[in-house]
Amino acid sequence: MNLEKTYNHQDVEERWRSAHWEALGLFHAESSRVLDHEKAPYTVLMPPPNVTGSLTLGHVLNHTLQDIFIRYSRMTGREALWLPGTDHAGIATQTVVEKKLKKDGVTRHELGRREFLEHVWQWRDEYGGLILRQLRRLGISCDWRRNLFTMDESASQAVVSAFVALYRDGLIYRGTRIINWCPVSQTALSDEEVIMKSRRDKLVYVQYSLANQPGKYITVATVRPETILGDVAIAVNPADPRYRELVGELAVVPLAGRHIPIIADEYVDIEFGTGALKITPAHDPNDYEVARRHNLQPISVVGKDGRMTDSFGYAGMDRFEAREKIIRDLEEEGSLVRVEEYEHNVGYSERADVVVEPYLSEQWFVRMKPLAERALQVVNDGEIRFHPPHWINTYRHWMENIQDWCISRQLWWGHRIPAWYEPDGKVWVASSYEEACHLAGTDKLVQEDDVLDTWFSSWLWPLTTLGWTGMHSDNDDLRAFYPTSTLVTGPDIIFFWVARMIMAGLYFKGDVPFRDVYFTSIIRDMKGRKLSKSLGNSPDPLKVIDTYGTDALRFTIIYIAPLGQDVLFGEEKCELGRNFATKLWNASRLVFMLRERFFASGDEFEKRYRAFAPDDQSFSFAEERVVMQRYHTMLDRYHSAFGQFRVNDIVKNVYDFFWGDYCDWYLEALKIKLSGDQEGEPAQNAVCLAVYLLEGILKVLHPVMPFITDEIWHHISSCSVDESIAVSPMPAVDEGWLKTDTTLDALPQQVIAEVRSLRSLFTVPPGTTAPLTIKPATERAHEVLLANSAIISAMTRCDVGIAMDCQRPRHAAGSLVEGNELFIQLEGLISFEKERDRLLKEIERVSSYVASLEKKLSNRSFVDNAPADVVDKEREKKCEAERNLVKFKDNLQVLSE
RNA sequence: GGACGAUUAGCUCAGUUGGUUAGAGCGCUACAUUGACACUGUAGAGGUCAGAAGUUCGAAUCUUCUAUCGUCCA
Repeated sequence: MNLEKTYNHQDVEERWRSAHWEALGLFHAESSRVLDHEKAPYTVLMPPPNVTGSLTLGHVLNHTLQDIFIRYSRMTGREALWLPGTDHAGIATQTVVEKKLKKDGVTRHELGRREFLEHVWQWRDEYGGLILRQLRRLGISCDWRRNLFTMDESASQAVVSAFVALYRDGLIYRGTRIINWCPVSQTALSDEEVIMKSRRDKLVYVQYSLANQPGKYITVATVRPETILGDVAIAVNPADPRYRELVGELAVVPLAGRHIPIIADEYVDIEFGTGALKITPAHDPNDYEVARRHNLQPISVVGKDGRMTDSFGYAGMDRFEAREKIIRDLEEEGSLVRVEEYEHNVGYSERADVVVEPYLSEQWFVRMKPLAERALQVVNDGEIRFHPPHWINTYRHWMENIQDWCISRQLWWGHRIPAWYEPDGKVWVASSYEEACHLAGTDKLVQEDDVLDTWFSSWLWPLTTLGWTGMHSDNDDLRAFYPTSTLVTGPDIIFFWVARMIMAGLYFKGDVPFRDVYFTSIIRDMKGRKLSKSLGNSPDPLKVIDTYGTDALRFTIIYIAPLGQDVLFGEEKCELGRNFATKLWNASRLVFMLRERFFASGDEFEKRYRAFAPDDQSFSFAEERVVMQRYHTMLDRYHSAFGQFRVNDIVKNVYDFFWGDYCDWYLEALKIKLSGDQEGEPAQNAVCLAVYLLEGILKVLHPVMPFITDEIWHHISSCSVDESIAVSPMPAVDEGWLKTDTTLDALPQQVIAEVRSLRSLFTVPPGTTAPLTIKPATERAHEVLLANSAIISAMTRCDVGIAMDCQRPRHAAGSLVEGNELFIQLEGLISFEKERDRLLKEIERVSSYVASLEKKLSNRSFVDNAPADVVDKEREKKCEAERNLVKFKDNLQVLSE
């Protein structure tokens, strides 16, 4: 049975879609096969996409990579487990639902916490599955039975248990700190959720008069004049001679009139601005530290919503409006010295994209230093490997300068912090209200309003996906599949997620969470810009899939995404993958056609194919040995590319072999070999080899192109739709073939290429059959060329004559291949002048090559210093070039006679 | 300002421990259309490997500096 005439990706992908594979349970992993049958496990954790998300090209790349690793492992005999799930995305989800409610004219505060959360869950049930449905279209092979949501009961238990354990260990504390506040989402953020962006602002120079020295001033420079109202001091560097006298004096805050001390602190940069720094501890983390050292009380002048809260008449104004107004007022008051344009970096909220406000408030923190030590060590020691390794630097730098992690969020959607307060404010951390009451000895407790940072559940992901619910949980899945094997993720969340998972794995489980981390490329558009919704430059992957096919998209994105480099993606690049899929389809059709021709029935073929093993006995032409050798070379590179995480090498290597060797040479030669009246066992063996190689190609391609390979594979033998190439064994390398020298077998190829080149050079019409004379260089070359003369003849459209002792014909174009001489006789077609010019040029080229080699070889220090085999190689090159030179000169001689 | 990465054919990129007469895909040029495939085949043009200096018998590859671009951190 053969394939349809044309390849239709929609039909094929519909036939083998995820639902079909899932129903077969092919992607289910069982701990028993690891624990009881000692099958090696291979686990991949899916970075949980946001429930609010929809499919992007980043997902396509990331999930295709994971699928490739998983499918490869499954086919190389491991118990492959891919754990899927989604993330509750606290701020994003809450914002989405609030917006939806706003349309209905309701705010969350009107609804109250409980009812609002019901709405969120409802929204989740309705829309939260979109991203997973879209991911399924990629044909990914995860174990969907284990799908987990970070807000699921088991994951929530784990979060509480982890929080309580850390608290009791002294690693979680509550404290008043300057944190990053998002005035739009109205919540605290961690340092990692703040994006630094360059911004043009005004650097305002303001003079403060000295309280006890009328007419004297001290001038400071600030980009945030609205915070002047909250100033508690002016600081100068103790080493700055300009201000030494002034330390200890009092300055008058403009507009506010308050008297504040001038203090000396090392923190102040002498070079910046005027060298005098205003200290506003409520609105700057560094100022806060300075104030603490000098025992100064912060004064807050900006509120949670980004509006002023001062008592000098600006209250209620937006902080940016107040800034402009204050500059005008300062000018009026005569305190404004000058204003400069100033470009600097300002923190923006990752989600809401507004300038974050450093805000003094009471929050919950994780003490990171103790956790960071071991987490850094396991990466330094290579217990966890990064690919590409240069990300270690980034990781190390962060770990060595780590700050405590602000984990409380003033949101409703998320895991509520398991802390309860007594009326007097005394706090109790416990796994439940009952436990807290028991500890407190009272039931008059109120739970903390804040929820935890979403990443506080994500950092437990390697544990929770395997059923971990708390400190003492233990089960077969954890025993079989933890630590996981390979994590595929973007370098942008190395701090958010990767680093914290390592900490959590070590702290809660006593072992690393994974062995290898593969950092994906960043996808950009063809102009090198990041893909973004606002730029409108991010193609919809589902549209690309409809146009080109999932296999084509997967193939293309892997082909163009090298390890550790950004990728420029344009939809039209998918032509590469589509063309490749079509070629695979057509080549398979040819092979199946040949099979139909030489086997009476499918049964007859299968009987022979099952017993078929490629060996010297079964080969009938040189190209078969060449293709076998290259096939195993391809397999060797293929397997080692997996070992080294050189993913695009995997695909390039198979592409080159399939198109360049299998199709262009081997199948072309096979067609000729099997044309005419070939029949019987040799022909059947030849067909079997073609199928054998095709099956190998399908298998190595399967991890990348799951749909088309399963479709074609089902045409190889009569298997049911319940079987799949996905669980067939991957072909292994035969070392013997790697060592086999097939130079002689490849001689016909080289001759054909050279003859074609000559024909083209002399513009011999394609329809014309030309007489070709070959004078072999050796007896063995003679044998090979003679045995394959029919193939040479057909592929060059020449009448071939081969003889050791043949005459150098006149009126011929001559050339050389590995010392074998070729002559195309074409009286009238080949211009004498043209051939003479060509030969002269060739002679000149080879002469100068010989000269350069001669120079190299006559250099004593080269011969003395270079390794012997390199010198030998150069000598050999020179000898061959010289031999060639002689033959070209002979040709010229004959031509001139 | 610091760390890391990039700079090779018109475009996008390979080039694994220094031993090349520097490769591929796309694009371009010419030719080919009756049995797998024009989403194709065959042949071809196209590069002083960003610049400078150095190490070496030998540098796209190693070192230093410079320039341009990018990412992360201040």
